[in-house]
Amino acid sequence: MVGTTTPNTLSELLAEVMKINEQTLDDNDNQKKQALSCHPMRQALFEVLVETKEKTALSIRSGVDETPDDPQLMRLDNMLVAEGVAGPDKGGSLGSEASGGDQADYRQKLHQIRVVYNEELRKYEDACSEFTQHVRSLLKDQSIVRPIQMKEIERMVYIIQKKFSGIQVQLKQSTCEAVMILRSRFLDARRKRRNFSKQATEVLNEYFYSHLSNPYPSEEAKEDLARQCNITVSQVSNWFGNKRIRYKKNIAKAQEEANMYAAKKAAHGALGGMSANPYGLLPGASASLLNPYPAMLPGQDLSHMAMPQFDLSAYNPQLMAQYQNSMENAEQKP
DNA sequence: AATCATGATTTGAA
DNA sequence: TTCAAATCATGATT
Repeated sequence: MVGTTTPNTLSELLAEVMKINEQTLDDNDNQKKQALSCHPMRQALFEVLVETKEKTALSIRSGVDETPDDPQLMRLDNMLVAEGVAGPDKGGSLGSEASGGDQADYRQKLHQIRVVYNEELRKYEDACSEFTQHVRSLLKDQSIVRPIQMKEIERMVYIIQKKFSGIQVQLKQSTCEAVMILRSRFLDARRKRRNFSKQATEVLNEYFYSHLSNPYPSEEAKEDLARQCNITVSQVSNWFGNKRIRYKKNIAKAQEEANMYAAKKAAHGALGGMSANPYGLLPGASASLLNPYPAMLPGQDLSHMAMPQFDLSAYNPQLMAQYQNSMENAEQKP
């Protein structure tokens, strides 16, 4: 306390500075600021602060800012885009088909997630830029009485944005989670298999058995069937794939079905104009006409017919024998 | 709960 | 890519 007037004034000045530091921008006592910047001791104080700052080595090491390029964040982003949450608005792109009728439900829920996600993302971005702006002007303001380099401001901004992006990661993470749950619940058709409607299988079987000699529907035919059955084209393809192989595996049993559908068709044809041939009802003839696999008849080699895959030449001789047998006995057991 | 039926997926060949 | 074949996983039946 020995006769120095300066400390007094200086401490007063410091107090003022501290006060400003504590205050936020929204006080508009520009007068005080003005007074501060004009204060005779300001320059001295400023220099002292600079010196102190240098001594404490608070200044930033420049350029060492590694950008980790967060692989996890990239993973999340990729997944969100792949799942149709983040990317361009999915219009008619049928994602993974092969699912029952609740596909629309899934899409609707996915879209809901999408909307919420984008909403939140925007919110975060807005908040981030607002806050950044705020800090920027605050620091700029304080640089009147405190040594603050541009670099430091930028660094501060960088830190803030980092923090905000952390929040974004969280958002993305929870969105991913939601999508995964939704997906496992709705889209994993394998886990939630639904049998086709009776009417749908009826249509498919009708086609199959009336094209037994070549049960490979063209793309157009598949589309048509899909429309009729209210299922996807892939499902039609699956169905025919399964049907062909399973028919082959148990011809004896399938024969009943074949006859049934043949009879049905014949009946239908009779109603329409009697032009359809009633071959399906004649036990003797049915072997050659109904049987899709001409090669199954003994002593015949149909390989020259170039009828692609659906030719049973080398398939399961026992079954063939059984089938032959069943033609005569009309009764056999696997 | 076994077992069968059936739609979907995987694998490998052409 | 499409297909056959094997396999998986769930629904329906018994």
